[in-house]
Order: sequence, then structure tokens, then C-alpha cells
Amino acid sequence: MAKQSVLTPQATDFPRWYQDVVAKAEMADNGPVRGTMVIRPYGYSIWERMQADMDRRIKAAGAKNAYFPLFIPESYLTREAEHVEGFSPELAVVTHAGGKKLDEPVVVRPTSETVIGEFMAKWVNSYRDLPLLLNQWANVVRWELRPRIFLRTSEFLWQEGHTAHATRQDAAAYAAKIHREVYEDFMVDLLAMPVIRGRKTKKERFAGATNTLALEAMMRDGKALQMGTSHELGQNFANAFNIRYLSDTGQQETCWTTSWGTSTRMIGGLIMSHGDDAGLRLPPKLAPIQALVMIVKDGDGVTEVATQIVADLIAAGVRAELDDRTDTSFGRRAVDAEIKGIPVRIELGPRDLAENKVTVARRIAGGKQPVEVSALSTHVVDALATDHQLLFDELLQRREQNTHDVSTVDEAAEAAATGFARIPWSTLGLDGERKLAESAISVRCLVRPDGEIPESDDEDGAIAIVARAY
RNA sequence: CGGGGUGUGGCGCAGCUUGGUAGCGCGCUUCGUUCGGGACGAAGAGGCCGUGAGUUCGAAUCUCGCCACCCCGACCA
Repeated sequence: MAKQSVLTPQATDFPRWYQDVVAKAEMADNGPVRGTMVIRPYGYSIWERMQADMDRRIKAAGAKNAYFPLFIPESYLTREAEHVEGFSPELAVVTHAGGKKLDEPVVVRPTSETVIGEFMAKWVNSYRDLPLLLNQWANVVRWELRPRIFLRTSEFLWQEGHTAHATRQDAAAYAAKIHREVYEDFMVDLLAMPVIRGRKTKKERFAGATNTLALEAMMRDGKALQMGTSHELGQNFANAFNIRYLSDTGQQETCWTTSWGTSTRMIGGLIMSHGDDAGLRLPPKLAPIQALVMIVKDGDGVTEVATQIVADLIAAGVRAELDDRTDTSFGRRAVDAEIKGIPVRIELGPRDLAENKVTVARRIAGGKQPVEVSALSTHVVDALATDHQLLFDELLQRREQNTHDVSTVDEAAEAAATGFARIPWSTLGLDGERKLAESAISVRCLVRPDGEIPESDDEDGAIAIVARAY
């Protein structure tokens, strides 16, 4: 095999075309920093739309954006025992700066609980200051042993929310609110991806958390991907950083904190869920270009009509663009649009125009059909709404077909070879979890039979969702 | 760290067994014909074959060392 300058997940689970569309990972030309990610402009435009939509939802949940330092004094990390233990192996540490050795090394943030905790302690004095709801959009660095494009890059972009509350109940409720009202809604409504909301087992919990809520999605190949997490941190960080407040009865009390995050990993999840052999399929609400008006051949006023159609579509609320590169072959342009996942393509040439029609090609629903120019805007708006649901339904159906209820550990392992297994946690237990781990199968999360989230790991009736994961 | 591999134009690869001074596809440049589903023809540009030493008249090819990278596992948003 030739030397590869690009991280290439295998074709079965991660199609090759993503390189042309979205990103490539620089390995060879980036010195000792391995597994960082370069996102091409088109890919970034997808991320920008995710970011804008997520940001809107986070603000609707009451959190405000802020920004904290990239470098964290090493001593901050060590204040929370489990946290430092969990993150130590993957820290990038700066030992020299300004031409000399630093008295105390600083780490490049792998996550910001500790710096933000330090500031929360300064900012919170009274119960009137609570809850303190913060969010940060930033890049973080985790020196993973084996990077994987989009899913686990050494440096990645994300949003991390950090909040402080007066009571455990308030903190738990807020973590759950983000989990459900921000993250799940985002994934269903914008990404057209069904996700399982559940609770992580102790083994899978975030380092320093008392409870981790996760959203798990099934990829095209039956493996699970964690799309986002929301953590209750108990008083672990509040104790470590002395985040305390004076209550309305004049007592010094310790805060309860949460943290939650979603990252560029979601782009990977999107590709592995919605992508097909012809390229990416973008959910319409996410697509930077929803309708591409393509001039097949100019002449007889085609350009004028096409320009008017684009204007009409934009007026109807559709993100439309004109493709008038008639010096490039039709096939090339059509395939480009397909690979990029543009949901609707409107083809237009003299032949169509003679009948006052255009040809509408659908990336998601498939097929082509002639549509009257006068009815086009309505047609496209309807198509985009339908396509969103088609994508969601397809994924949900695939997940249901590849999920099996089982009653023994061996059956769980067998079902996890191709999809998800559901097994009572009381049957599986810590021993079963350990045994499955030997064959790279993990408990993705615990759920109640009705799909809600258990209050504790050992709650009666809790079901473990078991799968191979990325 | 354990187990497998691989290093040859920008990208993907062949050539190595049986040494003779580097080739194919894609991409790129120019011209012409095309352009309603990844066009075709012609002419070009681009490589001291990862690296060091050795064997040899001669090394991409054989020998030894070194380095780098990839895949599987442990770690993980």
C-alpha cells in the first residue's frame, strides 16, 4: 500500500467520496501533529449551518456564549481526581514558551471544565447569580492514539456548555433539558437523524461526571456513534474549584454543575448515516444549497428564465443557486451536485422552455419529472419537506430492522455484529459489560422500556443498548 | 505498547522474483471537436523511486541499518 497523506476510513463504513466533498486530514505535511483535520469550504459551509442552528437552540435554552483561554495550567486539571485521570493520557502539554522553560506547564484544553470552573468560582457569589449558563464555541485538542477523520481528530471544533446551579435537581433538570430540547431536537429536526437518548453506564461515563446522558445513532453499517453528551457533574468540580454561593437563608452552599457538548463529529455521523454510493445526501434544512438551477444548454432566453426562477425560489424561502457553467459537460455538473448532496436540481434548456416546463431531479426521493414553471416554487418547497421526512424514516427503519431484543450475553454479542442489541441491564450487568468489551462491543446507553431515561444504573427494568461503536 | 502491512510525479498504483538508468490511470496545461448524465482526439508540463551504507561496470530492483506512514487492538466527542 502506498504512503497515505489522507486518513482513509474503509469504504464499507465511510465512503471515499467524502474527501472530494468535505474534508481531508493532513498527516504528512503537518509535522508532528497527527490526525488534524482540514475542512474544505463546502464542508465548512455545512458546519456553519449546524453551528448557527445549534447556537440558536442553545440560546433559546437560556445559555449565553463566552470565551475562555486555550491554555490551561496543568495544576487546574489535577484538582479533580477522576477528571485528570481520564484526560492525562491524551493531553498536549506546552513546556516551553518565550524561549524558556515554563515554571508550570500549560495544557492545550481537551475540554474546559477546569478553566471555566475557575472563573465560575469568581463569578458566583449569591443564589441570585444562579443558574449561570455558559456556552463556548472553540477548538480543543485530545492526543488520541488513533485519530479518525471527523470521528476522532487530534483537534476538533465543538461547542461546550458549562452551567452552575443551586441544587442537584436544578442541575439534573438542565442537563436533561439540553439533552432533549436542544440536542435531540437538533438531530431530528435539522439532521433528520433518529437518536436514542439514554444514560451511560459507570464504565462509559465522562471523567468527573456523576451522570452522563448520551445520544446514540446507528450508522449505515450498524455501528453506533455517540452524537452528543450532557453531563451532570454533581459537586465534583464545584468542590475542586470552590464554586460556592450564599443562599437566601445566609448559608454558604456548594454549586452543582453540568457540562455538555457536540462537535464536528456530527459531520461524520451525517456522512455515515445519509451518504449513499452516489455521494452525500444532505437533509434539506441543513443543505447550504437546497435547489440548484442548472442551465443545461443556453439559448432562446434560457438564462433569463433561469435567473428569474432562482429569484422566485429565493423569494419562496429556498436557498437556490444558478449553475450556468455551460462550458462544463452536463454529466460532470450533475454528478458534482449529486456528490455534494444538493436535494433538488432543476434542469433547464431550450427543449424544456419550449413547453414552459423545467425538469426537476430529486437527490433523495430519486427520479426526474417535468414541472410547469409557474408551479415550480411550490413544488420545490413541498419536495424539500418530503425529503427531510424520507431521510428520517429511512434511518429509523434501518435502525429498527437492525435492533434485536435478546436475553443472554451471547445473543447480545451476536446481534451486535450487525446492529444494536437490547438486553435487560439486570441480565447483562458489569460482568456482561466486561465480557462484551473483549470483542469490542460496548453498552451504548441504558434506557427504560418506554424509551425514557433511567434515574440510576440499577433501576428496575432498565435496558442496555449494546453495539459496536466508533 | 502488541499484531499485520506499505514507502515510486499532485492523487491512486505497476515495475522489484529473473539489476541495464522509470511506466500506467486520474488530475493539470494548450488546441480542436463536443457538452439533456462523470466527453473525445492531438500535443505538453511534472519524479535525483523514504533515507544511509554495502554488493556491482551498473541498483527503484539484491543485502544490512535507520526513519516515516497506514490497518487491527488498547484509549476516545
